[in-house]
Amino acid sequence: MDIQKVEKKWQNKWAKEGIFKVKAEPKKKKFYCLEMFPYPSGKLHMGHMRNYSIGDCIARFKRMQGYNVLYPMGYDAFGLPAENAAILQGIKPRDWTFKCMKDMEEQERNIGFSYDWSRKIATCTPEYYKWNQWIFIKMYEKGLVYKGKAPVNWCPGCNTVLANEQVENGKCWRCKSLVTQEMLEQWFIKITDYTEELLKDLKLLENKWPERVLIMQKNWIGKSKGTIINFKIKNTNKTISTFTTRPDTIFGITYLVMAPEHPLVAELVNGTKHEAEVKKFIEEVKHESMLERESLNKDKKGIFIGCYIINPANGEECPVYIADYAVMGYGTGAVMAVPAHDQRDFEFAKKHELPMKIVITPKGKKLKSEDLKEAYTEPGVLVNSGKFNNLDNEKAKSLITKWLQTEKFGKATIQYKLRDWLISRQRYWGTPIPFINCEKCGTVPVPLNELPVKLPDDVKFGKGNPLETSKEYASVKCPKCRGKAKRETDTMDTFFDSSWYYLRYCSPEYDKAPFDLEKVKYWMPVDQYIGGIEHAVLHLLYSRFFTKFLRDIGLLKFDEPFSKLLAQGMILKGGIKMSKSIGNIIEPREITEKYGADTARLFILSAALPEKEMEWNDKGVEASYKFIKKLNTMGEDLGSVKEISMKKLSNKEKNVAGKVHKTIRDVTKSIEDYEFNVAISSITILVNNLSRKAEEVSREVYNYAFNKILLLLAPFTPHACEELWEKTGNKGFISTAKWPDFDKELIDEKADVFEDVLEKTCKDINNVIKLTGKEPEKINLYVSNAWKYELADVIRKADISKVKEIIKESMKKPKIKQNGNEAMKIIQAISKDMSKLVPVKITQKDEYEFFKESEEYLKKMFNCEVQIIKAEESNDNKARSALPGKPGIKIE
RNA sequence: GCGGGGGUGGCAGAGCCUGGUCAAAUGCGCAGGACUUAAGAUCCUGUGGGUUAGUCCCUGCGAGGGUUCGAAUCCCUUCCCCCGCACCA
Repeated sequence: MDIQKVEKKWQNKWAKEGIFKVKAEPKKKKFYCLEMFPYPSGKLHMGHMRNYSIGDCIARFKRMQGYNVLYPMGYDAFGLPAENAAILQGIKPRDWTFKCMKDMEEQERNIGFSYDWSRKIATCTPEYYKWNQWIFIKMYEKGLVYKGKAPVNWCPGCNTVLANEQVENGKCWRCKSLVTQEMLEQWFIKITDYTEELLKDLKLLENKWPERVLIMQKNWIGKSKGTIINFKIKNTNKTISTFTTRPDTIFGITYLVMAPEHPLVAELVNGTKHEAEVKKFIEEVKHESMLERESLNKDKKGIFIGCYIINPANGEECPVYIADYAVMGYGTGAVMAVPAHDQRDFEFAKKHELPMKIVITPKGKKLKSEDLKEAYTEPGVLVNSGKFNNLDNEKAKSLITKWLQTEKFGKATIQYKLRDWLISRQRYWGTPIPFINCEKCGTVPVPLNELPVKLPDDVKFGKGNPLETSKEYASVKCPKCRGKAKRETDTMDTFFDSSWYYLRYCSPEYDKAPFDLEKVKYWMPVDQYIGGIEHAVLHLLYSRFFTKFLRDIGLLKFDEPFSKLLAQGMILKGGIKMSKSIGNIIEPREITEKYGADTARLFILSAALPEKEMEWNDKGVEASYKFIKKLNTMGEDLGSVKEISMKKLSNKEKNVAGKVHKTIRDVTKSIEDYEFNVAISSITILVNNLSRKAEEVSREVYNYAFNKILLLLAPFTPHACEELWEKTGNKGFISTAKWPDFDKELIDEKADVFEDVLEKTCKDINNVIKLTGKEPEKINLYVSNAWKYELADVIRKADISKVKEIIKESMKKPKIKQNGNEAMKIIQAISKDMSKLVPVKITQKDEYEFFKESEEYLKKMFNCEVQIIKAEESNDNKARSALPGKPGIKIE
């Protein structure tokens, strides 16, 4: 069978018949399965491959289960690489992007993902980004958009500003250049208006999103409850405001630290003898904070700036320092320092020989500041704290805060780490920010009916923002005063585009609003979202924010966009992450061209649980390939399938049917739990079992079993299954066939156990024959032993305590020690759940009768006389080795 | 430092939630056999150690304890690895 041809054939058929096209049908239960849409680099990599194989498997499974499945694909098509291509290769970003999208689509189609291609979207089309602009203006109308001067992250590599979320370890997330801090006028979105809700609603996602993602978001939002304390500066009328989570240590303050960038610093040193020194220090720190941010445990540097604050709690005067360990970006940029009870302050104080004052001690113990080797941060009781002495420190926190509040020295407050989203970029290939800068009217939004503001073509790439080089673009009339004005030349962060694309898929052609409310009502929220962990904060936080905003302007009726999230693991090769720079990349194309798409998917899904890391293994790929080949071979000379009557089946056939249904049960459960590797393993067992028994069952039963296997495999290897489905005389596509049900009645686990026993027994006999070299004339099989009878009698009378006693006694005899397990199963069966244990409970009677039934088979097999003997009725010492499920063997 | 996830055979990877059907699915590797002139493909068998004709039995799931009739699984202690965040006051 030519795999390439077969795959192409079915891909074409699927496309021609449009079987994956869906529409909203309110009467049908829906399932929205979505993968994070890719940036169209032009090349599909293994990470995409894994992502989409998982998604496609789920989509296909749900579809077969009868869900109306929305499973779309599109492209996150704005972004820097297109612009870089323009600079390096002289290709227009639009042309480059469309070429890449075409390539990507072709590759995706070649793998046979079951997307509804009619819903394809690309964020770089005016039809899409028009609605970016529309939403942006709606946000502006709601007061969520503002333009302001602020210290921002500047990436010299990308020549643009970055959002906080896009700075990793002081470096640009994309190009890894060191990010600098600049004061610039930029556009911001007030995501902070939603801080509390973004935090609170993480609860709704518990157990549905990976815990680590929830934690990352929680940390990113970074809520901490504390107290603002204002300190009067001696000999001035100025105050320094600090934030602390430990107001209980207020009596322990011995100095105060400010961030070097703190605006008050310059004011305070202005014209003093400290000015020069302080300025020098600030320069040093600024330089260092960029280059050495990552180095851990570095020394805490700082200098005294010449003034003192007054501690409102006890009137003490404390010196004010600036130090690199205080950061401007958190709290107020100034910290009250309590070296005895904060490790950082402790280290700084040691280095600069500042005093320490203990104000909290463990219960019933005394601490001396000279003895401290590190800050004491455990709970305790207040000392040296005036009227708050002897209070438990937790209680003291609120009491001291209350006291500060009544005395007007401070107040309780909540701090967050999350800051507003810096949205503007000084780049070309993005959504134009739909604003006009008018000298008279300020920033004015473009009227909604004039959208979209289209990207101009007459731009030059090179230095700076290309949009500024367009002649036609910049000059416009102010929509308000009709006077001369300039168009805003910044574009939007591409994360804006991806924050709502999942809504657009519901009605991709809709042109009256970003999405059709009715359609969204049916399809949303996304039931299963799948993507990489790298978006744990960025994209997933922004999307949550968008959903909440769109809800607040009345467009949505739910709070969270993604009901379930699966963060797929990385792909490793040789124990390290597959990456271009290391050169350990395997391209999906290499695999699909050599083995076919089915092999690639089957391998990827069988190699590891979706959320875990997965080691690439060429041999494993080959094994998947062989499995598909085997399946093809098995299916080669099959006739069409007929319904079979279970009543007429032989025991062997019944057993096969039972195994089929057991596998259906197990595979269904495994796929539902997204344990694809386990599901595949179950199918493999059944396939091997069936191929071994090919000669023992009728064609009908064989075909019946084989067809169920095809159905079970269809989500994993759809092309091969379609082909075999057709060959075995089925009508229609297996992709849209009904997922098989299992019949509980047919699953006979006891029969399975017996079969195993027989198989093992045969093996044992064979071993004995081989090792003794004896031609057997007669084989005696001693079945089970008497001990169980004894137990069973006791149990029948349900005297559990006596049973326990017997078991304890039995344990002492090494011979039958292992039977304790059997015994306890029986006890459990009485006391707990009988049905749960029945399948493994072989009574002696059953086992004897089973072997009696198999006597003929054994005779034939070993071509000699076979005698089945009840072990306890025999005097032969070989009988002693007989155990439940393991007959004793004697060969004569 | 804080937070999260791990440590199972020669390797990858199930089993742990819900203790007993577990020496442990499946795949790879390795060894032996069948087929073949041979190789490959395919099929069969074996594959922790000791012992054994085979079963039984002993030992064994990072280490050490505990609970239990019974622990890879539950609890405690400890070591190691990975991943996030990080001078967050």
